[in-house]
Amino acid sequence: MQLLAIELDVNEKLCIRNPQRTDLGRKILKNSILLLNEIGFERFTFKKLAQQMDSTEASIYRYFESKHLLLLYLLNWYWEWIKFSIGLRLMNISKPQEKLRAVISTIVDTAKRNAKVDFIDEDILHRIVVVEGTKAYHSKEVDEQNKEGFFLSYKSLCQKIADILLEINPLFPYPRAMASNLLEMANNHIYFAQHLPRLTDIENDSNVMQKVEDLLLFFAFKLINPTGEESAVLKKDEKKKRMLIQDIS
Amino acid sequence: MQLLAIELDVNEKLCIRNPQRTDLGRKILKNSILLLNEIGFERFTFKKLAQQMDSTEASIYRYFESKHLLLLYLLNWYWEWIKFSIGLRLMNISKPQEKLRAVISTIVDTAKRNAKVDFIDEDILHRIVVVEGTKAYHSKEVDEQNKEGFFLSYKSLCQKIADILLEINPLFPYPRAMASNLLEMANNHIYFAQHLPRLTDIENDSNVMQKVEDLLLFFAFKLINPTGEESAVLKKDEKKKRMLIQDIS
DNA sequence: ATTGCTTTGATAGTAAAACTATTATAATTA
DNA sequence: TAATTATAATAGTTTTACTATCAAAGCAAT
Repeated sequence: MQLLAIELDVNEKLCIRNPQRTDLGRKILKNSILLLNEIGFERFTFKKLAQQMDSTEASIYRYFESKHLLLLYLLNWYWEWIKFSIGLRLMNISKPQEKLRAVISTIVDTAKRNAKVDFIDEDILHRIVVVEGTKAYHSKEVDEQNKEGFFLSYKSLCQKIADILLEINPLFPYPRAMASNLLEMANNHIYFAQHLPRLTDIENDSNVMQKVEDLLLFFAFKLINPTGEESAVLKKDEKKKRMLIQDIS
Repeated sequence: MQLLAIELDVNEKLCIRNPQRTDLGRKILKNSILLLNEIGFERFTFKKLAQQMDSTEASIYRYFESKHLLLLYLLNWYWEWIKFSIGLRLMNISKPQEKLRAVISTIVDTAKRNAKVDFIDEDILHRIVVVEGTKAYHSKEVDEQNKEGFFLSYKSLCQKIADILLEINPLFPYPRAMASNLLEMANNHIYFAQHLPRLTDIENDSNVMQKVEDLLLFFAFKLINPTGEESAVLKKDEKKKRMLIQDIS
């Protein structure tokens, strides 16, 4: 497990000045994660945050325009960090099926990720993503914010997963939908197991993460597997390719 | 298309007095749907609602404790209404596969449902469910509210779908997870198509609803289909059953 | 050492949101 | 007709979500 001093590339428009670069900024990030986890986004205010970290409301406003943008900043940091973690884990893997396994394991379970940043508690941030994640884009400002690039990290994470799905089955008709669905399901079923167990089959025991992983693996591999028709086309392609290679050589 | 005068059974604890039974109550429901759709949950206030419907803040507070509970009331009304619509459509269907088709078509597309209530615009309410639906249970109050039964309608809708999945394949290991996922996916991909198209494969053209329906059908039937192992067990069961019937007759 | 610049802290203030309370009046019901 | 209940009108409180101002601290260049 490596301890990182790196700075993740989060959209600059999300903040007034880069919080990763100053003491106060890092303090804001660290404490906002703790407080958000403790009281939830709705009850969270900059005043309470200032009290907890022994600073002032006005100082926090010098870093973030609003608590919504602060949440978006944290989510973007998280998505960038997941992309980074996935990148690390995929380096030694060539088989697309194994890549998919690694991705699923990474998006479900923080504990299995291999990098740590000192001023961010990734486990707690993960809990915030599970509870508050969808609030990022379910708002009237979504189109405007999307134009500003506030969801680029999430979309590129999604694209990364979709590409792996297409590696496994180039004819799969819904790669992006499945990728976003895997990401959403991971969060939803962790949450459901803990709060609304009748909406899932995952039991809320010690092994929730492993069970959600199993669920996603089951869904993913059952879906990505080519149908009879698709696999016929794939075999035909394979044949063509082999003939082409023969022609060349 | 029938016009209903029925009153749907929504948890009484969600409101201070039943809004379906008075003129003002129905006016609140009708106008809150219009205003929520127009400005979104975050910007929505009882003051604005009162202005729009030519009443007062205090009057609205006599029906609902807060805008959160009003939203929850509307969502519960919607879930109850979907259950009712599904019930109607399933009456003439006996084949479980056909039931699943009917369910998917009902949860995706309001236009295909067969009942209308005069003081509720179901199409607009559906849009609200798509945008604000997940906010119902992503809050710090979820456990408390769950104890009060505020999610019973959603859970029983989910259970209804899970039962059909088990009719198709009694050995399917994740009936509830798949049911809730179908419900969530329906909303998500309508939303993504409109606002975050890179998170889905559905194009935002005239036929979004039909395409989301196709997506769900693809996912559902590909997943529910027994694997080799499961189908062997099922065939064995079938054999036993036939022998049993023979024994009895 | 002094000047200037930036960051933070301390304080104050505003507008809107999220309620609560009171009283008068209109509509129902007994 | 009296009693009850629902609604409207008004006013007030507390909290949230900011903005503005100014002083102090720190540091960098002259």
